Amino acid sequence: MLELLEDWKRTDYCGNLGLKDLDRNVILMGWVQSNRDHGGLIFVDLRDREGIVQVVFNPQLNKESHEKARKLKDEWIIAVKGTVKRRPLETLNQHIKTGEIEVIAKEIKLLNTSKVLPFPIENEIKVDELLRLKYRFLDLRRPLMKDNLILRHEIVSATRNYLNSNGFIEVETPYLTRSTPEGARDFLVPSRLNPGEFYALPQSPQLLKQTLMISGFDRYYQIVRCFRDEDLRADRQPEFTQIDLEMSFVNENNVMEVVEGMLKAIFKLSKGIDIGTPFPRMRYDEAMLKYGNDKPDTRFDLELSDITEIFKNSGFKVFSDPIKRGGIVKALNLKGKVPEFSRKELDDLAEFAKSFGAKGLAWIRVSGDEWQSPITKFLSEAEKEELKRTLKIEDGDIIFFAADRAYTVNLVLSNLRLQLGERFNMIDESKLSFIWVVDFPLLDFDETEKRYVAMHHPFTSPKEADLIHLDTAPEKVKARAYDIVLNGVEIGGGSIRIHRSDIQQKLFDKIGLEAEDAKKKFGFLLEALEYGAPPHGGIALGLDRLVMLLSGANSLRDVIAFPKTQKGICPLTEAPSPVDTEQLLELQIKVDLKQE
RNA sequence: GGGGCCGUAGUUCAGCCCGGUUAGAACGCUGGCCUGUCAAGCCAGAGGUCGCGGGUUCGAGUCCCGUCGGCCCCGCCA
Repeated sequence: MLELLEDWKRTDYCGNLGLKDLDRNVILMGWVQSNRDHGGLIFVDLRDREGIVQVVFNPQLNKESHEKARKLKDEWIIAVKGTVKRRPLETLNQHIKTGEIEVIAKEIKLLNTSKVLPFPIENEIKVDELLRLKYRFLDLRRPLMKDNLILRHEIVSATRNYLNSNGFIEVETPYLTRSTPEGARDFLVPSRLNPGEFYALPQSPQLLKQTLMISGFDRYYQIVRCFRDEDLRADRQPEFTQIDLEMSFVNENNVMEVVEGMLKAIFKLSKGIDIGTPFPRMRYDEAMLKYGNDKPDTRFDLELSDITEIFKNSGFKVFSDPIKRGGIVKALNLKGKVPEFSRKELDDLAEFAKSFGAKGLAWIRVSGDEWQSPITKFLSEAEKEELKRTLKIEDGDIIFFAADRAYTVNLVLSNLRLQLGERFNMIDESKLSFIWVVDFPLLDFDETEKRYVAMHHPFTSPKEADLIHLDTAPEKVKARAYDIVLNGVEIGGGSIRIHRSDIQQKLFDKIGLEAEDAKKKFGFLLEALEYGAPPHGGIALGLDRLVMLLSGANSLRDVIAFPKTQKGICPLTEAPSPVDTEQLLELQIKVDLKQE
């Protein structure tokens, strides 16, 4: 019963028809979204990429077509010849954009059938994600998913247009490259021609784009896949896409200006939104102090306060002991929420805090002059006065405290801040809060490895003025690095690079990378730096995260066509998979699985 | 490596605490009726390895242990 297209040629997309097409004879092709058989009239909603249109089959007009239409099921593929007509006034449908018209069918061809679907093709579905990914070809038929991918295309297109017209040259760099130390775990690819040796998939084209600057390309960009073999999160996939760019003869401001212009163009072209530039800047220290992380969500206040000074010599050991061990005490004042807060909720928040490593969550409820709290009795009058002044405590406030090592305090309170902001609807969802975070420390002391590691990456230029501290107080040296944050999500980061081999050597020294080792790992870059390397810098933006924010999706999986689950598998293709022994033999690889 | 939530018709869920006739609902599906529906309607019907394995018990969807998988998080992600 299936038919051939023969000489039928589509004239229009279903979703693009409107009053402008009245009385036109059209040929449409698409999927049956729904089939409403009234015994006499049959209404078929036909769907294609652009949308849905109602097709009407009338037995009095064409008995044979009507007979065929009766048999149609969801997601069958048909071609329809018909005429666009205005709908009777009382049957307009304002839920679809073609709702003012309908297509009166004359002929129909059944091009293909479909099995019954595992889930409906609708935006609002509650289906197990595994099932969606296994049937991704159906999941992507849902308008929401399709729109996300189209938005992604528009963002990429706007990015290319902007960079192309600003003198950037797109250059491809290899996916089969070499493993480098530092950073994330590499994905390895065995080399058949060099048994026992491996390529690594790039974590980013960092070294090669710097090399291109030394080659004199001056302005480079690439929309490029990057690979990192680390555990997955809602906002982390093992392969993801960067908008990667690099510029010669620039300082931080020049790079930021280009990125601001690019984001302006992206938001304008993809969503019609005018975003204000330049974006505000915040020093890393300030972000850590007030927000507890380096990606502050500045859509709402609820800032943290450091109250370590007040409890330095306190008798309250829960606060003073961590300080003696080098930790800190910080607090967050939730203004006027006492009436909305149950004891149960406080307990839940304590559990929430513990999940981030807190030992507990101290709180004070202020009602009138009374401070209801398990800790009040341990506080001296002077301490209470100081708290009142520092935290601007008033009737109805709830104060939360964390005392621990700085890392834990900031982790707990920054997450608590976000949790409370959400719980009390303090976040204006319509807001787009861009912010540059600047003045990052160059180095970070790694407690487990007992050495300094580059906070950004080891090619980041230190601030010239801070170089004198490099030997005496390395943690004081600031980097010429910058992160861009949108609504509390880090969407990109970059830096001005080191372009002098003597300084690069010094940095490698500092992070405990032996000269010989460095030469082996990055030799080509070190050598290139000795052949006239221009001052240069750049940035990489996370395309997937940007699309996620622009689309309102909650997971990267909703803006990537074929993503992976938390265990890193693709349920559609069933990758990864075992391979034939022959393949392994060719690669001279022996798999040694631990039996247990 | 660790913590939390979840797994029952095709789908989304209820049942699990407190073990006991034939495991329910909605949507979807099948058949029939129906000429203005668009979440079409009405009538009838089919559909279950209760994730998997083991244990306790006269008896397990329900209790216990293990395991697999999904989601969220910590660690990790320069």
